[in-house]
Amino acid sequence: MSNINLSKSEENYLKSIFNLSEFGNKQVSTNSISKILNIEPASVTDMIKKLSKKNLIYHEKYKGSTISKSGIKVALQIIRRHRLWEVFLYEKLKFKWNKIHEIAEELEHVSSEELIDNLDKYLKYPKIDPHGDPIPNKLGEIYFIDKISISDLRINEKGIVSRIINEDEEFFNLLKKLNIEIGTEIKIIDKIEYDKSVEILIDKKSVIISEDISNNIKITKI
Amino acid sequence: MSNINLSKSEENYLKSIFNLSEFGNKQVSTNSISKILNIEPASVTDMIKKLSKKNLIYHEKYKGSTISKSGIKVALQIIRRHRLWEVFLYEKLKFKWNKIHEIAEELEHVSSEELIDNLDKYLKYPKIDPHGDPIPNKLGEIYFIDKISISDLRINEKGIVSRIINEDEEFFNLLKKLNIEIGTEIKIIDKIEYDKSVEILIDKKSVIISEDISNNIKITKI
DNA sequence: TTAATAATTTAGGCAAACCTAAAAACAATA
DNA sequence: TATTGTTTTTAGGTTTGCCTAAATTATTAA
Repeated sequence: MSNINLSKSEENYLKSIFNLSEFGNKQVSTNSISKILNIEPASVTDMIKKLSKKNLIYHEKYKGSTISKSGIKVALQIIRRHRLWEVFLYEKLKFKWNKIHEIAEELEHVSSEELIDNLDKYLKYPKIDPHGDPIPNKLGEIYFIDKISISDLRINEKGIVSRIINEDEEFFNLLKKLNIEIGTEIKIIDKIEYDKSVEILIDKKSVIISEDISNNIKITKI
Repeated sequence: MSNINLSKSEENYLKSIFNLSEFGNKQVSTNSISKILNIEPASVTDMIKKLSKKNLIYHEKYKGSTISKSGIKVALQIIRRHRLWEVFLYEKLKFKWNKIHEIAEELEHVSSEELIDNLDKYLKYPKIDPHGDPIPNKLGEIYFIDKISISDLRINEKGIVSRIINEDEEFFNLLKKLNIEIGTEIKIIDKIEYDKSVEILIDKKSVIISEDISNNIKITKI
């Protein structure tokens, strides 16, 4: 279990490649990594060579990169750290939900396994982060929940808000006003064909939300 | 109040220079910085030039370096971060007292002011860290407590343990056995001239501790 | 006071992680 | 299929933070 020690850069690349790969199932293009990390393609090629040499990814020239088993393992540990810190920042330090990502981006690179395990225990082994994303456990195991759009539900069906995509301040305030957060139960009252807006019930009150808003709120059917 | 953004290295140099300078009062030699950071003198000279250009220190060729007002300010913020994280690791994550320094060395470089302020609030504005060192407040103000050695007390005088120097596992276990920690009240019963050992009273029990042990325990007179 | 020793700086190099410009490979389509 | 456009890689450069070896300055001791 001796964890390879990676630089902050290497960790960020690996995390991005993992995210782009859809759990290791897709080949990832150099350009897509470049765009996500805001780093020139030529530099990405450099790092791809480095990660390949460490067997964290496989690379075929001009074709793309695939993340390896050990690469996935490392990526999941970084994601675990990130999401645990997000829980800490949100629940303990009372940060606003849309501020936690940036700080967790830094904290995730502090690589003491004992630190993360103790943090996990302290937070009582949370299973999801404040955005509704699942937190891998120490072994890298992660639970997936089927997440669907509000518009995928039919009239009278119920769901629980499980993921909020947009992280802008404005959107955050809007949700607060509507009393929507992770865990909120909603029920579909009506679907308006005209503009794809949806009437939903929250806390016994009904509101109509636009297509754009509903697209930014993922739910779990109950 | 716009905080200059320094690299991890720059922060570590500044912290070391501050510590060696005895609160900005002493000139610091290139060699002493080299020894403390385990970096070759030639490299230290490089960094000295860099920090000088940023007006965080003053440097006279072949003479030594002095930390500037703004340098002290920055150093105190880094020390504040370090010590607050130590409190967190010790009190919340239940790390052993001699394990916290190393992890805090990493966490201290995560430079979100909001993070530190929220952490400070969460920990209820602690004034000392688990080693007994004072924590600078947001403004960089710091309280000094006169810390003396056990051997500086006279027979029948009392003190409170306020700083433990040695951080080795062994020493840690010894102190645990003796029921000594930060805040423990002790009373001098006898001073043995022969080997400079001291008989002290802890929790109504008397023990004799060697000169070496007493040198590693600083106290505040009461 | 000069010679030896120690501390410090300069000079030149190296690895990591980025860059730009240009070449090479691939893909798309006329 | 030949041409055009896009993607990826190569080549060569920069900055940061370190290194070693050699030169310079300061200190100590004969």
